[in-house]
Amino acid sequence: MSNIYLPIDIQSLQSEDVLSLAKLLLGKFIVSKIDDALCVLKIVETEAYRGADDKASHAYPNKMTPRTKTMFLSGGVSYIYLCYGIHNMFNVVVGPTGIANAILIRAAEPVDGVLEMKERRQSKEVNVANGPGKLCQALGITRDHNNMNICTPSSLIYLAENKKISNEDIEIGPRVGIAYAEECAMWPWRFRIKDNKYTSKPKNPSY
DNA sequence: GAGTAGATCGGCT
DNA sequence: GCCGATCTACTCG
Repeated sequence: MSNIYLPIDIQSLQSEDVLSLAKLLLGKFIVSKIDDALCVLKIVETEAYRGADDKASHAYPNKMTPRTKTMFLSGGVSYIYLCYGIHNMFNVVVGPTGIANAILIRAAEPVDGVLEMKERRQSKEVNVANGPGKLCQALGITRDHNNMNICTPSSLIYLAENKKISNEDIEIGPRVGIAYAEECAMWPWRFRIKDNKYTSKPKNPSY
């Protein structure tokens, strides 16, 4: 397997500043080698979740359960869970041990392995990952890939370096699909690359 | 087009 | 037993 995708530094994911990290992950690559097929996506949309004071987080308020315990691990592992009984969601756990912060990867742009991803999605559409559920399906990610180190090329899934997206190319808005979280639902914790057509459809009218 | 229901199941109240 | 960090298909117009 080619080595052109260099893993990101796991140390860079140890900060407690989940908002800065959500912006940092924009533009980075997700490399998947599931089923021996190399598939690469460029992250174009993220959302931050903070376990301590964010009602939209599964770990709020710092509640550890069998499901959420991976969010309390040291940054650099995957947190994957099932939503609506159908869709897998891919999160990057960040922060030091004991801080339940995570970043949801909401959308990504196809870079390599497009044929494989279209086949997994059973779709002719090239835009195979403009939404968190579709992204996991395109890459073949399931809950089996929960709690994996995603900063090493030996993993089936890892994050790879790419040039940083500058602040003026980042659009900020409220998060999606969390109306139940009351006032937290308004927090501008959603980050997208400006003018990128591979971001997810904004359901939020105020955005 | 826009709006809505149905799918489907694990995790927690 | 209820409901979700979603997506698709189907309706109506």
